[in-house]
Amino acid sequence: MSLRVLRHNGAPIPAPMGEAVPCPSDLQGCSGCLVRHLAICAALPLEQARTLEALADDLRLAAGEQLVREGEARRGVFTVTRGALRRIRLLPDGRRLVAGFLMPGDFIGFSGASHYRHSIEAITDSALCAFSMADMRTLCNDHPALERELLERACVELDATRGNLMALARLNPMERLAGFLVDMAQRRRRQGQDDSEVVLPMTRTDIADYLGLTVETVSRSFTRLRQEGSIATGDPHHVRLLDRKRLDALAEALD
Amino acid sequence: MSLRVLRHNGAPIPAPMGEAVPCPSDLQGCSGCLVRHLAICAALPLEQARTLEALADDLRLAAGEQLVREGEARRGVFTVTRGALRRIRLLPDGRRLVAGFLMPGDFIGFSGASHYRHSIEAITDSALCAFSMADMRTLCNDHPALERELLERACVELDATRGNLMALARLNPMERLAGFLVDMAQRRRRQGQDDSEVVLPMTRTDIADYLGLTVETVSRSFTRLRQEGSIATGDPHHVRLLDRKRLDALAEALD
DNA sequence: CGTTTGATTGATTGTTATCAATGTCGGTGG
DNA sequence: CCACCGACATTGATAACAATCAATCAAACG
Repeated sequence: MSLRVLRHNGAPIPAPMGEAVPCPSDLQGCSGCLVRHLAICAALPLEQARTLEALADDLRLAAGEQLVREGEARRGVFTVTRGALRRIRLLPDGRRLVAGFLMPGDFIGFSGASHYRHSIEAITDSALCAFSMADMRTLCNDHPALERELLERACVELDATRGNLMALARLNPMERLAGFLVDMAQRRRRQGQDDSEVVLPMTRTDIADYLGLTVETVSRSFTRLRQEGSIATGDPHHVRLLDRKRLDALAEALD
Repeated sequence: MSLRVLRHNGAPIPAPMGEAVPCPSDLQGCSGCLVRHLAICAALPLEQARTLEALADDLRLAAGEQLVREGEARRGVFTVTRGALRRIRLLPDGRRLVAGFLMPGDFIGFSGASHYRHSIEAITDSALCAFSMADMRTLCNDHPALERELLERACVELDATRGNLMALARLNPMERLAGFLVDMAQRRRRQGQDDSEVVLPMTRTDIADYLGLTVETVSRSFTRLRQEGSIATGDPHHVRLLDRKRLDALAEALD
């Protein structure tokens, strides 16, 4: 592993000492480190929150570097703070699955397995907040609110993953791509950004392996959406959503 | 809803008073009601466990009846104690997804949504242990061990669902079917049953909608597995796994 | 019995994968 | 500076696999 691990130099935590601050209803919108988020949600005294913060390592990955490799023993959990990553699995014959994309605010570490079941690679330069399994266990023991928060997040992720099942099992390429674009737009909205344009840090191949298609089919689907006026693309990584109604209709099956 | 709801008449709980009993390592193998399981895991005093038990409703569904309908407000969580159910979603044009099969020991209720995202139907006559959302919240507040248990289970379910993604995105029909059969065999082994034969309570159509295929393709895949000697089928609902190596090799991608 | 439901098999079609070529952008070194 | 190269994206031609359409069969059921 070529990870450059740096200590987290904690900026002030925005929770007044010991006071309860309502948990932001939309977890995906939380782009900070999980610990900081927890400090707010669990209404910990500032001093305790700082202790937590001290446990977190600040991790940086250059584009292309791997955070974890499929098959390795699990050694930590992470929260993405900057950049974008992909969760992938490879078959011996070269077939490839992208099981998901990881963006700021996303938590990495929901698994019941003792070894990682996917590799996780940085698509762009990325930053993450990291905890060892041991620290995480300690934190959970000390702060039941953390466990509740994690359960909630795991459930949301399960909902999303089940939605992907529908796409892969029964939707045609146009519907899958529209669903993907709408989903990316929703992520932006949750971050408080303009959701009429979407930035796609990943390649067409990544999208294909995420949607269970080939690059060619993905490219043709982009072209068809462009031709019918649903989207406009400058460079391939910037997509403007022109006909949101149409896209939503195509993606309807995924909610 | 045509649910016949009966009060649970609690049989004696097999945990000695106040003594810690080790949590069975394999959660899927727990075929009892979640509360009973929890009483053991959390090492509650018998008296407290009885209080929990009193909260649980015993639910019975005839084959074909629906437990919950997609779009309804969530009103409870459940543990399957007998029978088999399917988690389904329908599109307006008739396309159908079976997002999973639910068997004894399975927990129903991991979702971050306020409304059910799938309908759940009994395949065969089934029995479940039911809790209202309110009771569940109370239980979680009173017993942090329950929340931990649920998080663990949710993570296991997430692992499994991500495995299904690989099947739907990149595996051919034979591989998908082999993976399904191996999975069903594993479930039997966890229940302590003979795993060389598998019972499939669901129809070929259910399997097709689970594997993202058509009935015909599923049927042909069964035939091919039979012809190559990997399996033998008496009636369509009983499959003998003859060449486990071959099946495992086909299903390899899913672990 | 006639009817319905589910499973299997065969014939044909069609959508998407595969194969192949071209284009574009960025970086690199002559 | 510019020619070259590699990675990525797009488009076209063809092929293959699974879907569709259709028929038969068996078992369950009123």
